[in-house]
Amino acid sequence: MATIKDVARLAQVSPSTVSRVLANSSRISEETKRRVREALHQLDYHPNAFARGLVTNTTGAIGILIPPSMNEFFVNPFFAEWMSGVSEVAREHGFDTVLSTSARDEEEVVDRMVRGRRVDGILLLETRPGDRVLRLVAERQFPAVLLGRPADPVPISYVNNDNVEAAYRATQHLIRLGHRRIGFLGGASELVVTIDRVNGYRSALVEADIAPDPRMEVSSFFLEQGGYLGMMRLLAMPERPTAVLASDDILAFGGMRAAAELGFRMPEELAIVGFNDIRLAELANPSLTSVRVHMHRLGVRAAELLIEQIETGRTHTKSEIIETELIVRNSCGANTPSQNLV
Amino acid sequence: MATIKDVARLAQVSPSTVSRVLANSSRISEETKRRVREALHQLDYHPNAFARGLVTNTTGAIGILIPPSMNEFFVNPFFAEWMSGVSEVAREHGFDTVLSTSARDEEEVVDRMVRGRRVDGILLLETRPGDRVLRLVAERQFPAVLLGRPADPVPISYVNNDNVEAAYRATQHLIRLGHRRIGFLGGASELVVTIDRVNGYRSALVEADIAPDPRMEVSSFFLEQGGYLGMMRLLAMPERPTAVLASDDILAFGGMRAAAELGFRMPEELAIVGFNDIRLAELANPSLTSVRVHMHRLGVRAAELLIEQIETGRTHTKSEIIETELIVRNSCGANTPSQNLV
DNA sequence: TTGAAAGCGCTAACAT
DNA sequence: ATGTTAGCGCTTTCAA
Repeated sequence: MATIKDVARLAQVSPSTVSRVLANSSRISEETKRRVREALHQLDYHPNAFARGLVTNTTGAIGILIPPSMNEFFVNPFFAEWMSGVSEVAREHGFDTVLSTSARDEEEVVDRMVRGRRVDGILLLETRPGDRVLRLVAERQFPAVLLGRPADPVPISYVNNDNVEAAYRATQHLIRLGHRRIGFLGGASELVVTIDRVNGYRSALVEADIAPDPRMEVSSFFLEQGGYLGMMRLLAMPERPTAVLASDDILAFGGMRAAAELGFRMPEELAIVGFNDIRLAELANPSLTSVRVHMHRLGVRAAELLIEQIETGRTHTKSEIIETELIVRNSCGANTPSQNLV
Repeated sequence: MATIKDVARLAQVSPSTVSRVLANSSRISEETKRRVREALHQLDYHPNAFARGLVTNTTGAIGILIPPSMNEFFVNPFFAEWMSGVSEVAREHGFDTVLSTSARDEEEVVDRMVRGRRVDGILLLETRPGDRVLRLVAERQFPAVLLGRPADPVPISYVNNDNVEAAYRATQHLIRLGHRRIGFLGGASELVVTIDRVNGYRSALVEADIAPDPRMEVSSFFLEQGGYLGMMRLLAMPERPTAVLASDDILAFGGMRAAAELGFRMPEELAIVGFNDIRLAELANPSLTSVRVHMHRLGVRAAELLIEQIETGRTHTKSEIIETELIVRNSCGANTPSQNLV
């Protein structure tokens, strides 16, 4: 494998000249550049990323810390859409994307990536109150952007939805359709995103003089199967809900499968609203009313903020809220005026 | 940031001793190890990946070359399931996963990753006849595994499905249900996976004395929208198909949306069989009959083969076929004996 | 069992 | 405009 020395020898210049040509320095004559480039090409030279990184202390890569609950993430289309936004921006700026999965010890992984200089910055995917990884990253002043918002006052950049507001509006939508017994089908209850959404849900209830009922709030794992089980539990209640707000479309799908198996007609006997508006929401039966959170945009902005931090070396944090919108389809009953609610 | 020298100084040993402790060399006394480890911990030392890599020429990362048609991939659940298999194995073996997206010049990206020593090996996602990237990787003798099979006789390891056989069986299934006019809804026609599946489809037709009709084979882009458009085209034919084999579930979903919009009843007026059996196939309406290809397993095996290549330094190639199975649900009509076909 | 020293391939002062 | 030199942080002979 050709090194910079080989190229220098062939082009009859010094290694530093080659290095300058590589960086397209303006202080090198065109003639020399030509000769060096020819040698570069002839030897099929490719710079060694290690050697370069050792000197420059940059990697040209951004890391994504996949949480231990990773499989849920990977397989959830919402993650894929987010990733595709991240990846798009990374590519435009010439960055690679390094996925790092933490078996358990997330802090160890962060150190490995950050301090081990494997990436120039890091994207964090989920957080919960007391999150130690967040604190660690902030302490280290490592370039980082969180998807979501920090639960505690940690100085970190983030990109988030207005989750409280979004859940509030979605719940209100169901209330306006006449529902009084509304269930909440959420993912892991300690996650900030779940906390925010459940809070929005509750405040809409309270506003309508409906007392939030803890039994109406089930939290499960972020998978289709989780939605299935959660819905079974909700429907098993003596006074079962007539409508359910799911914190994720995949949960909603699982819930719909459960309801369909039990013979509930949707939306007439059970209205459902999901979250995230994945592409398949439109294809469900009935088509799923869902809160569009613009995952792709979240990915794009997160990556942009991160790369900006990396390239400018800025250390102060910056955050951004992406607005959401309720996409009304058939599963909520708004398009079924003939509904027959109690 | 503490270096190995700082640790050495604190522990009152030489840098090489520290290095040996890091590698857990057996020739270091327990007492020294203890002292060094203490210093390591006290300084919160983390090895610099560049410096180490420069010496060892290894990265502890595997690369995935995302094709230019990347967005299709990312957002397709089948890719996510595959990735989750890859990622699982990578984590177990302590490897990171580097995603590299090629704007256009895939060969350049391969060189950057492989020769630039950013990854220890590479996973290739799709291929077509005359694929130059494949040839390049094989020439370089770089550790690599292809998802699919090489179209040309290139010495490369791969993990594939029995696509010809699978499409043959799926088509035969439709023929046995009484269909004679069967359409094929595929992705990019130049991809090997499409070629294999269309061949299996044709041979089942031929076997049943049905002449393959090129107009019955539409190829489109690998997205829901592609399926939608392709199906519109098939249904617009004077003698439209009564059944369609789609080369991907997402295409099938798009096709089903088109058919539903036009008022076709499925499976009675139009039977559909998909490919890949993504999790949502079960949730479609009607639930989608699909060829299960075990994407997760493909990912696991691809990663295992690659890491084996990397760790053993073996250079000879190895390939593996993952069996498929037809999962019969409602969209093909096999569960609707009351169907009324011509 | 440990240390000294060389060198991986590159960049970046500093010199010229 | 180009060359010389030092050094990034680590591993690995070679010596002791």
